[in-house]
Parts: sequence; structure tokens; C-alpha cells
Amino acid sequence: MAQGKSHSGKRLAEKQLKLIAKALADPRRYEILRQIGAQESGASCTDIRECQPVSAATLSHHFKELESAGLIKVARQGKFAHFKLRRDVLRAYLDHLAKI
Amino acid sequence: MAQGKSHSGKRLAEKQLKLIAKALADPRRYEILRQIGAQESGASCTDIRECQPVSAATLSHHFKELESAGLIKVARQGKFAHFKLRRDVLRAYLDHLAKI
DNA sequence: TCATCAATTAGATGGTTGTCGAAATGTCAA
DNA sequence: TTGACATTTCGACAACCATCTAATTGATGA
Repeated sequence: MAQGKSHSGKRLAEKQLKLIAKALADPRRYEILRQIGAQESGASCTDIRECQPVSAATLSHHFKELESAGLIKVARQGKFAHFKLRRDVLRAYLDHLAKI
Repeated sequence: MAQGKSHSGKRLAEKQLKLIAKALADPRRYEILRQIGAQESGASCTDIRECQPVSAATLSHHFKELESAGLIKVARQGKFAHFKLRRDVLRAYLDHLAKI
């Protein structure tokens, strides 16, 4: 059978689960994540800045939270930053919550 | 086919989604919810008090948060309170998040 | 080189929240 | 009625956090 796990590909550590829950709890962060996930190609920092009425500093803070929770993958190129949603991590979080 | 909706039974209002995300973000509340959900019959306030090293006042506060998020159903009988996990609401929250 | 621009970091601030002890409420049995 | 008990409410406090402005870093083009 398909190598090991029955249907869920990933297991998250306790600590990461808490980070994810906290990351998702802030509405602004949720919106940012949503926008990143809206396109399979992700979104750039500037893209998001155009949609969210907060300072660049605040955005940067939120990106850090999302990244350290493992919810986004960051690619920096020159002065630009590009983000992609890590659907595998989100899926693993949902799977975990579903087992309650 | 099984009456009506295709696979997700419930739609949650924006506001409730935020309350749920916030409720789940606190580790203590998560543990409480977990304990309530562990038995199909739910758990009493006293049950939970025996497992969580916090004051009754704090517990009461958390119950209120969980209830107003719609994650638990409360039944009071005399001096006792009994809680059950609302799996339909949790499910609806997960379905919503999965659509990101 | 120098000015400009994208993004991050530093530091401050106001608001939120998890927690407690004490008091209040309500229930039940003696 | 009275006392014990379960739970909630109140008021306070410390920690956390989203947010800002200002300063910094780093890259790019003129």
C-alpha cells in the first residue's frame, strides 16, 4: 500500500500545532493566508500590501508568524519576497483537529 | 441521496469563524475541548476541573468562550453543568478552512 | 556612486486576554 | 433554616500582541 500512513501525509509536532492555531486566530493573518492561497503561484509582499490596510512593518511581522508556523513558504529574490501556501501543512492541521 | 447538502452540513457566519479560531488558539481551551470530545456523552465541569490545573473561575471563563464560539453545548442541571462537543460546528469550521 | 525602492528590525503603545482570589448566586440535603 | 457545595461574576493584574513610526539593510538602476 501507498507507503506507510493511511491517508494523511504529515504529522505535526505539538509545538507547531499551537503556532498554527495562533497564526489562524488573527483575522488579518487569516486574510493574508487566504490571499496567498488564492493563486497556486502564491503572492508577493507588494501584492498583499496593496490589499491590506496595514503598514509594511506589520505585514512583515505577520509573514514571520505564518512562516514560523509552517503555513507559508518564503522565497526571496533580490529585494522582493514571494509567498506560497503550504497546503500539506494546513491539511495536516485540519486532519489533526478532525480527530478531536 | 442523504437529505440535502452534498457533504458539508453547515455554513458558519464570518463572526463565528473568528470566534472559533480564537477559541482554538489557546492551548488550555484546546485541551478542555479535547476532553469534552473524548466521550460521546461529554464531560461535566467537575470532571474537567480534576484534569486542568486552573481555578474554577478560569474554567468558567473558558467555557463561556467555547460556548459563544458555538463549539460546545451546555446543559445545566441543578448545581451541575455538563458540556458536549458540537461536532457539526467543528466540522463546518474545518470545511471552511479547507477551502482556503 | 548615489538615490530609490522593498523589506526587515527596533522600540513604543494601546488593547486584549488568561489568570487569580474574593464575593455572589443558586442548589440541595440535613 | 442553615450549611456545604458547584458554578459564575467581579475586579485586578501581568503577559501578550497587533499596530505604528523611524531607522536599517540590501538590491537595483541611473
